[in-house]
Formats: sequence, C-alpha cells, structure tokens
Amino acid sequence: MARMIEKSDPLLRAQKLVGKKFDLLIIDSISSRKGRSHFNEIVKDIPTINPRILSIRLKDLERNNLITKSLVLGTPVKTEYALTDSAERLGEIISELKKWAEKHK
Amino acid sequence: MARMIEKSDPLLRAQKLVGKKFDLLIIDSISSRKGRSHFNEIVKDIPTINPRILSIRLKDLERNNLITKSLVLGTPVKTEYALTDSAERLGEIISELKKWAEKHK
DNA sequence: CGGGATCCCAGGCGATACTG
DNA sequence: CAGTATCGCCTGGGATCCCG
Repeated sequence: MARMIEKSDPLLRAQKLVGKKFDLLIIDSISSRKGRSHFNEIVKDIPTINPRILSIRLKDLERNNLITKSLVLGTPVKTEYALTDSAERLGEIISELKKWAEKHK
Repeated sequence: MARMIEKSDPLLRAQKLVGKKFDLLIIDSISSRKGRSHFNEIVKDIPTINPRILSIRLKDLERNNLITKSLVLGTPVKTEYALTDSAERLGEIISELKKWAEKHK
C-alpha cells in the first residue's frame, strides 16, 4: 500500500521548482516579452528585485529546465533568457493565477 | 499613464494570499476532501506540518477569505474548515499546477 | 550590460511541551 | 480534538559596492 504521505508530492515539487519569491514573476516577465528577455528587461518588469537575487534565481531556474540562457554576440554582448516549453505551459497557469488573484474577494 | 511598476501586481497579490509554504497544500487537502476538513485531517494529509504552523496558516487563510471556519456541535466539539468559492476556483488551478509539476522535465 | 562579493537582517519555520 | 506557548535557527532576501 502506497504511502499517503505522498499525497501532496507534486505540489512540493512545484514549490521546489518555482516556489521562491520572484520565480513566477520572472517567468511571467519573460513570457510577456514573447518568451525571450535580457537581464535588465526583467529588472524593469520587477523593480523591487535586486541584481544579486535575479542572478541567483535565473541560475536556479536554468538548472531546473525552466529557462535557457544564450549569448547574443555584438557590442556589447547581451545575454538572452528564454522559457523552455515546459515553462511556457507553466506561464499559462500563471496567467490563470493572475486572473484569479484579481477577482478574489 | 499607468505605472509599469504594477505589471506584476496580481502575482504579488496571489503571493500574499497563498504564498506561504503550506498554503497550497492546505487548500489542496481540504479540496480533496470535498471542500470540508477537520484540523487533524489536514495534519494527516501534510505530515510535515506542525500544529502551530497549521493554526497560523488557517487563521490567515480565513482572514483572506479563502476558508471559513465553523463549529460542529457534539462530543467532542469539532471544527470544520471549508473552502470559499474563490478558493475552490483556486483549487482547480492548483490541480493544473500539480499536473504540470508531474510532467516537468 | 550583466552580473559577482560581502555583510546583514527578519521572519517564517521546526521541535517540543502543554491545555481547554 | 484542536489548538497555544516558548525558543531557537537558518535561509532567503535586502543593501551596497565593485568588476570584466
């Protein structure tokens, strides 16, 4: 008999993947720019984030296959963050969550 | 011209409403019991939660109109927590989030 | 432009014990 | 059964400055 303990497992997993303070905001920001953003564009969308945190979160999201990072050569070199397919699907859920939050109460 | 600053407002709002560690787990637990649960039933569903935290979270969720609390007279008296309509709608989003988390990667 | 290095801080959470 | 009382911790995040 399987353990009931695992009833909430998928949610715990979601939490580990995108549960930190700015994670959904970051994904939503990239999503709103059609799936590709530069570092400072995200900062513009989330004025309260600080570069250190953004940097940490981006790396973590990358490790977890939510975003990909690529370099755009030129002067200066730019970085470009893009959502993975999975993260784009999450983006739709985030969009529903936003609608929900706006209506709530 | 509206402030761009507010681009991520609904998400920040959602975060304040249900952004703490166990919030989604609690709502999902009640939801899985057809919208009504007792204190210790929630504890059974979320073995890692401790009574103090659950108590705090339930009060906060109640204040924010996500759950309602009522007493069921009898011996002993029981408390019953139910989801509000709004929280039930959130429950559907949580359900999608769970599916997403299971498929991811 | 896109970060890294340091230092610091609060608050959210864990553990344990107790109660109406 | 359904919580409350204490206490301590630790991690995530804020502030500031700096660099290739």
